[in-house]
Amino acid sequence: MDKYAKGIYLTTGEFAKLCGVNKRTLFHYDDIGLLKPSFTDEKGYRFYSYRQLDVFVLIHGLKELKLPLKDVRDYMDSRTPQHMIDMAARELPHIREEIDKLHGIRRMLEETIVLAEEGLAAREGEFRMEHQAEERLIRSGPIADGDSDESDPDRTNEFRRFDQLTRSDASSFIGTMIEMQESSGTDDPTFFFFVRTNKKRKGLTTFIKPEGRYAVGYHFGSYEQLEDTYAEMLRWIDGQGLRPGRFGYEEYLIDDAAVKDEAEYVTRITLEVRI
Amino acid sequence: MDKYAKGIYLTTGEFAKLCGVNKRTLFHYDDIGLLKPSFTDEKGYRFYSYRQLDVFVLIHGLKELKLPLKDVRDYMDSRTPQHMIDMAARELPHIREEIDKLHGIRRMLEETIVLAEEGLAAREGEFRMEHQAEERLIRSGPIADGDSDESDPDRTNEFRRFDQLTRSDASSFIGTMIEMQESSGTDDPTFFFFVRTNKKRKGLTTFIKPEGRYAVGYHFGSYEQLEDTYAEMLRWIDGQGLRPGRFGYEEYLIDDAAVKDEAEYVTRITLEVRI
DNA sequence: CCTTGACTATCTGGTTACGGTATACCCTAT
DNA sequence: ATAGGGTATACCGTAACCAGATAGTCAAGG
Repeated sequence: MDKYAKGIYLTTGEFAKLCGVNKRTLFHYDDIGLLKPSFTDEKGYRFYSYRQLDVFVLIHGLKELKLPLKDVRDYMDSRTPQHMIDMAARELPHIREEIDKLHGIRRMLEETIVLAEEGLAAREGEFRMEHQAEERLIRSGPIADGDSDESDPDRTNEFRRFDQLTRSDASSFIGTMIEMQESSGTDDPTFFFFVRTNKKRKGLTTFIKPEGRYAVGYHFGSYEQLEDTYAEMLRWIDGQGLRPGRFGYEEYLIDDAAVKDEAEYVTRITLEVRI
Repeated sequence: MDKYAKGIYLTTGEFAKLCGVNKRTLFHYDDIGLLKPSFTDEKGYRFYSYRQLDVFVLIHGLKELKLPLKDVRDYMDSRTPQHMIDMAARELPHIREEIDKLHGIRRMLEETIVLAEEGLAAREGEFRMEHQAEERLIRSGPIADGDSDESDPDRTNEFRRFDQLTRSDASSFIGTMIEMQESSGTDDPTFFFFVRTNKKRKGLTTFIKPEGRYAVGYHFGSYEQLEDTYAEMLRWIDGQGLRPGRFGYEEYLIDDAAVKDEAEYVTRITLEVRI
């Protein structure tokens, strides 16, 4: 192939290196008719031109945006400048979505670290008072407790709404919010799941945890014994000459995601207090 | 299973909905031992707890960062709070990389649109003078022309370097830069490939296209006839009482990525001019 | 009490986008 | 002439699922 000077065309290996992918990937793209070499010589050797890098870059970019190669090929099969413009314009918004998703993952990993470190630093039986700022929570529908009669018809709807919220804007990890019955003794408290958010959204599912004084403590071990730590904290609050408020919050600092054994769980308990 | 109240545990379908994935995905995760339900009843029904959403969120996030599920499972098999912190800290930098990659793709798609629109708007035989600002180009090594003897030993190295540059910072699409021989007539001009960049990097491969006056024209059709348009443009420049400079630039506005037929290609030619 | 519809389970097989490896051919350099 | 690098096809394997078939389960309505 003297006519095709070596400087201008690249073999599969060279082109693969230029594209930064495995040679097999190019074979594959050739096979599925997505990106064919500029020409193939009589020995079957493939030759790509430098300019085909542009095509590869486009394909590769669209693939990163989760566009199936089949769709990319459909585009390539019917490509015109206008189709290209339309396709690019159609895909551009997805980039924002993907970036937002990554921001969410970053938040999640950062939160993971902070919570785990707090869990590692926590000491058993040490309670404290804390002034906390207002926080916005996205709350699930009320969840029925084990022993109570639960007739919650639209629980499933709540799931779905909660789902939407969970994966859209703000937070990553789930907490539990308990509404404590003051009247009767230990009978069926209602509870909700929540995630934090910083965005302002209206709706019944948003709950504002008010600024104020809170008692904070840690529970060690299985969730089954959470009650005991609650009781201890309530005694402690009483000892401070204070009274518990209406809501309590549980956050799971070290849980199933960090340890296998329930005995090593660490849960932060935050209780509203009143004078 | 009366002991496990319905409000607290979720079936596979419910949990899948909460997680926003297909039910099969959860089967799969169970199969490979990545995320097992809280418990399975004697009928084989799986029951997940709300708190497992946290675990799922972590797994799902790591998967988005391209961590193979096998690695995630290895983590899950040896998880401790410290491992979790280490792993999260290790993965956080990848997020920046992924976001940068997406920014690159956005740039590429935007550029695609701009170039294609310029190509669609271009009219044959219309040349113009333009004042252009300084631009930084990342340049490949010299590429041998078809007929010349090419003994370029480190061409492959240049590939690689060019490759690095292409996919790291700035630009997406390739252009050609031609160094025109003034002395002899039409004999072997040397040329380079380039991409634009806005970042300042030092190195031999960076070339500064100076601010100044340029002649701009468009070539329609196959690259084989580019010479003709060059010749026309040179005559036109001459007609303006000007002389061509040392460098010419080709950019492929409409090419293989936008049309199948070479006859529809549109190439922008930009020529340095001197008085 | 029985049926219906909507769920659950397992099992087999298909999909996408490749990657590995074997085998054979080809090219260049010593 | 041969060694060491490339290239090709072909077949098979992988990850992370998805779809469909079949069968068991469960709550509600007639």
